[in-house]
Amino acid sequence: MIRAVENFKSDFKYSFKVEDILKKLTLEPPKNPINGDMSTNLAMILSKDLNLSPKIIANNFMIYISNLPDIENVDVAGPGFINIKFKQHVWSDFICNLINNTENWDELKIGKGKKINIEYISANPTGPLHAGHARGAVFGDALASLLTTVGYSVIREYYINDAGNQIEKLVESSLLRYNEQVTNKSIDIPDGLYPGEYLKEVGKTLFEKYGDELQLDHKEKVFEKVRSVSLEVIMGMIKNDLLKLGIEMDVFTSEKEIISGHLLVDILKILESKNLIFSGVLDPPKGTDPKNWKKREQLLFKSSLYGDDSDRALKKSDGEWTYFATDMAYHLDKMNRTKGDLINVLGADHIGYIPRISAAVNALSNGSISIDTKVCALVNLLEDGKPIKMSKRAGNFVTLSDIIKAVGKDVVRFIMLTRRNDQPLDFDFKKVMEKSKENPVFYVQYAHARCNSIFRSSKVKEEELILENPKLLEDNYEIELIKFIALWPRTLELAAKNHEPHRICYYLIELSSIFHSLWNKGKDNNIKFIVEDNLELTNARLSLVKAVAITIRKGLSILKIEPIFEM
RNA sequence: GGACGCGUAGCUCAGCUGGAUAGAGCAACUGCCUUCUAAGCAGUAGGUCAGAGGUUCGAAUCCUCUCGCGUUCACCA
Repeated sequence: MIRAVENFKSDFKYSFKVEDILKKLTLEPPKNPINGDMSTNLAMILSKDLNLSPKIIANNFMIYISNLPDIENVDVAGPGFINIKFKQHVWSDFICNLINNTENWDELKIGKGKKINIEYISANPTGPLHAGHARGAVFGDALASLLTTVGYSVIREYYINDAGNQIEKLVESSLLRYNEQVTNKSIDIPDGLYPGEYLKEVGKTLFEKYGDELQLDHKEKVFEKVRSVSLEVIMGMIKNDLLKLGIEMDVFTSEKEIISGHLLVDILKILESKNLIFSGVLDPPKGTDPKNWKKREQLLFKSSLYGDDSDRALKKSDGEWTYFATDMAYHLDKMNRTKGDLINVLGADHIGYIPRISAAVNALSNGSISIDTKVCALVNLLEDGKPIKMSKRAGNFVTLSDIIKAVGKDVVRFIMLTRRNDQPLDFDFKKVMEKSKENPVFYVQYAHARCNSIFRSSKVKEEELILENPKLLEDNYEIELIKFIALWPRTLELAAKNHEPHRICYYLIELSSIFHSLWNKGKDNNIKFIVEDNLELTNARLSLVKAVAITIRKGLSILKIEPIFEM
């Protein structure tokens, strides 16, 4: 294509800059297949430079493409699109290539082995994972898997907020549960502490480990012991739940260790050297009542220089570090370890936090590290259209473990990705288990099971199939399916570049739809996959079925979902 | 009040970073099972892409403003 443009330029002695044009040039399959297999906007973008109408340019340029091999014809349409139609064999050869390279026909090397760190879940270690964590967990994990597939070296990271006020409350709550074990009397958990039943497990473990030797009246002495047992037990629950979802993190980083290390001193030095730190008083945010505003002199970071609305406090008035300060230190730590870009997956309730952390990463890395923060919107849990009531105060919220038990890991993973991450999502326990077209997991799995069913009937083993005569794939419906399969690498690429794993789901649903449609052509148009008296044709069509099955499995494997072979 | 996100068919949502006549699925009508799984498929109907400007060959997509909805806004984590 580039060569064609250059020849075109020199033959007509045009004076445009090829590099400039290439920036705006597109060469892609048009939305509507009626307009050919590939389409380019060349004539339209040249029209201004050459002061000629796009149609004239397009007509002059056509010949430079139509002489290329594998081109059936070229025409000019609409405002000046140059539409290219490939010869039929391009598509059947494509299937041939796919069948011969089932493992790496779609291999993309976008990542080039570069490191990238994805922090996700990072749920507080004060209780088991619940429904709200599920989406971020699945999203982050699918994104990690997707980026691994396209050649990045991905680090899956979980940040444990094991410091601060909430841990004190956790220790207190655990001690009460421990007391229950010692005295064998049940205790009411006061407001403000963690009432959940799961802490009984912690109490039990403490009792098994220490007997009754923990002296409750010397809280400071037992604090560390209770803390470490509580965290161990709860993080054990969390890791176990994640495992049920098919998730294994590479790195767990402790907030407490960040605080006790030298990183906070490091960031102070860095910020000082850049003159980004000062002692001052924040203005009240606009719209708040100034009467309620307490002026406080604090150590501040000039995050407003990096696009944040306000500067941010690094130290509390009592001299302790703020959460933001330790988080900044944590991000420095991540950058040091990763030596690559960062992705954070957060819940929608932390949206306001994004600008300051981006500012921090920007300032600390001199803009050399990019951070992309993906926000996961709410999940509405429904039962047949009606919201499920949850009361976090009473401690009886729907846990992740409950959900997996009810519908299975694969359904959870798929459904969580059937909506863009920043859009709210309905998760209806009844609908996601339905065996019908309305349920996208089922729909895709059914398509795959059908592929397998065809192979069962044909008595040919899928893995042993070799395509003998690709030219027999010539029906329009077949070509349509092949073209869609050919879009798979592009889908992967876009999903990876935009950090949008949901695109994989949508692709699989559409692929399934096209396949189901072709299947039914067996009735109307007599395009059956298995043709009794024609082994060669059967072989060609089975190859197409194999290509569908391979692509569905590839997509599912990125989402870490098991394909179903028989339903 | 500020920041961010959203507003696309009656409903739930896609829309390939600016392309051609804006797409699916539900719901509504009409068809298709002696057939490789009808757990499915085909067809009809349904739209001022919230509104108004701007950028250019070309806008649902980019910019500005207005309206509506949501989230969020100090030393919590």
